[in-house]
Amino acid sequence: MTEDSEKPVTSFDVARRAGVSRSMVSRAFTEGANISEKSREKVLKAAEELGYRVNFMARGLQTRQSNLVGIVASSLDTPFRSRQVRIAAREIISHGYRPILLTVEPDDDIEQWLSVMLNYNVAGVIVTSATPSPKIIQECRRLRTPLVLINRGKNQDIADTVQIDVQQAGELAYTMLTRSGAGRLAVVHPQTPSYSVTGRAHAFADKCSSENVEVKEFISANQSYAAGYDIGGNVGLALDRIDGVFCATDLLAMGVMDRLRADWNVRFPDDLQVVGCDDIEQAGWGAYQLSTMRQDAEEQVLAAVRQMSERIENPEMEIQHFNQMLTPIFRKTTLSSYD
Amino acid sequence: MTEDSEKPVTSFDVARRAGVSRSMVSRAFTEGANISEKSREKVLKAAEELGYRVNFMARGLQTRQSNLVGIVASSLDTPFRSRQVRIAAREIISHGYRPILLTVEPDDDIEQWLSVMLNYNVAGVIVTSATPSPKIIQECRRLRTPLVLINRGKNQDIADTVQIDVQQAGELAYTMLTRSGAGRLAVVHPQTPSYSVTGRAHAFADKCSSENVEVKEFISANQSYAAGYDIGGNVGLALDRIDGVFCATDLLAMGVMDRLRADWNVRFPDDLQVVGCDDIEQAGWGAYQLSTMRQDAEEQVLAAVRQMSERIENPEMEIQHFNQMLTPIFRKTTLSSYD
DNA sequence: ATGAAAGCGCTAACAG
DNA sequence: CTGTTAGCGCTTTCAT
Repeated sequence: MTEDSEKPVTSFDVARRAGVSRSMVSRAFTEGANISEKSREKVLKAAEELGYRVNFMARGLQTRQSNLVGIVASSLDTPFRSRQVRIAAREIISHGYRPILLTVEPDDDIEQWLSVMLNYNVAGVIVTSATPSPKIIQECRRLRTPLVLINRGKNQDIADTVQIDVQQAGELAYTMLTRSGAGRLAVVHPQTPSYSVTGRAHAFADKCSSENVEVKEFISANQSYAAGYDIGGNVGLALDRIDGVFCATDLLAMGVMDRLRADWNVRFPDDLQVVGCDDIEQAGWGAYQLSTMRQDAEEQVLAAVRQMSERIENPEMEIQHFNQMLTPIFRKTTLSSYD
Repeated sequence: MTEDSEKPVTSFDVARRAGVSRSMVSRAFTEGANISEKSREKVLKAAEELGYRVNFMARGLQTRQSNLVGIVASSLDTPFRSRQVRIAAREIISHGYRPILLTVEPDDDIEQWLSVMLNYNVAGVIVTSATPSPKIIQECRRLRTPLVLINRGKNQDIADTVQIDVQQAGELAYTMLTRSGAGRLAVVHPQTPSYSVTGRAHAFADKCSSENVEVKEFISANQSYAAGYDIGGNVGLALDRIDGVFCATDLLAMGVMDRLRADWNVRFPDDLQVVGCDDIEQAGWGAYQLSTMRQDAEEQVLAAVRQMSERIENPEMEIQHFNQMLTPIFRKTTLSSYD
């Protein structure tokens, strides 16, 4: 703190000042190292005076590990995603790692970025956006870098994963709608195939088929509010033939609702019941009060970080898959809750 | 790619395989190094075959710099903040750095985290949440680590900053409201002092005073939707004495609106005009159509990253302050726009 | 254009 | 409990 030297201060400087060896300096800054309390204090004092701080690059080089953990996420400014990332960052830190963030834009080459992360000797990577190619997944395995995929499906049995149970999701949506009296159903979901989003929509449609209830399908451009607003126009045209709609994301649901209110003066749930999915914060806002299915971001991220830690401890561990259940949230866009 | 050895492959292995020295391997992976095209290709080929990748820790140790840039952000799951972070991450990457993310929770000790970042020899830090203490700011300067503060005010002339012009913001809100016919004004803002948020509210109140128009003040618990919903109860009680309200954040505004609609059946803008601030995505949603003032996250972040880069290039550069202007966005919660 | 040699700052055996 | 001795994997003069 006091010095204002040009050269950065190293453990050597501290050692000299404290009158000990460099090893002692290292030990003083290492949890549970073999060092007497007296020496440690002496070192810490000298370090403080010199304004010393451990160089993590050097430490990492020696120990062969940075304690960096990569987070790969796209659409970071989407409510659900940003919540995931916030929780993930906090959780990663509380496990003693530092999150290094890779935000992926639609046209980005994940391979390349993921590859860069590996250069940093990351302790692990958590991916919650596009699915990396098998090639890069292999590369992670080769380097023994734990990789966990969130909501990318568990079909590929080569990485640990955490995902919602799309089957259960689809059936739950069906149940929520039918038990509150809806019988002429519809579903809106994006075109782009995605394990969790289109997956639950399809599961819903399948459930309808297996129960012999017809279901109208509306395909949106993507899973955003704007896309919901757009497709809402089509839903409006079919208003006389449906009384309940499942939207694959809350954002989509809110877009649909606003469009329907604006152009058809629809009242919810009287004119139409709607169920969303995710339970983002906005779903609870007064203007929507959307009935939905909660995808617990906290549970999901905790599971992912836990899987990662476990694999760090034991790289040979068998591949794990965590299946997450959604829970129904009844608000004001469905007529009644069931017990 | 082919090997499956236990030991990580190093530049030494590649060198041997390519029949050159380790220096050549290094050069092959360095932009614009002095190496013949032929040698480079030979090395690259050997590297590919071995599955070699440069160890950034070792490189960083040698060159004394990681190309990591820290982002310190709180309330990451707030719409405006997550947008900032997404843009910042993209921008940092496009400048050739990697973003390392520190999410700060209300009770966290920023000092400590910031301090950890310094251990990584970060090339720079961008802070967009709580203001670091002068002590840590000093520490950054001592270590010659560029630090730029977003929306923390420029009072402290010891770090580069980017912030909105609170004065202009307050006056703009006043103008938007009065020019569309509101004359009995109110402002809602959080208690916690914050440069940008409470700053603009105060500037608004000051402007009112200087124009001799009375202004009712409502203090919310924080700047969230929920806090807006709460304080909306108080606004409702004063409905007969106000016709225009400025909410210090869009979130607050939307909370207030929903409460007012729910409990007092208020119609906007007929019964009350409202202006928010930030222009988050939700402000444009059909249920709100909030008139607001846009705080351009992109412009803000680009400026911050630019300042950082410039300071990396030239550490002795004079301290810079970028003052951002807000632009009015007229939607449906004000009666008219002015030309 | 290339190779040899000397570290970057730290930790981890190994002795004592 | 402490000091000595070797590197970790890379870049970088400095010769050639």
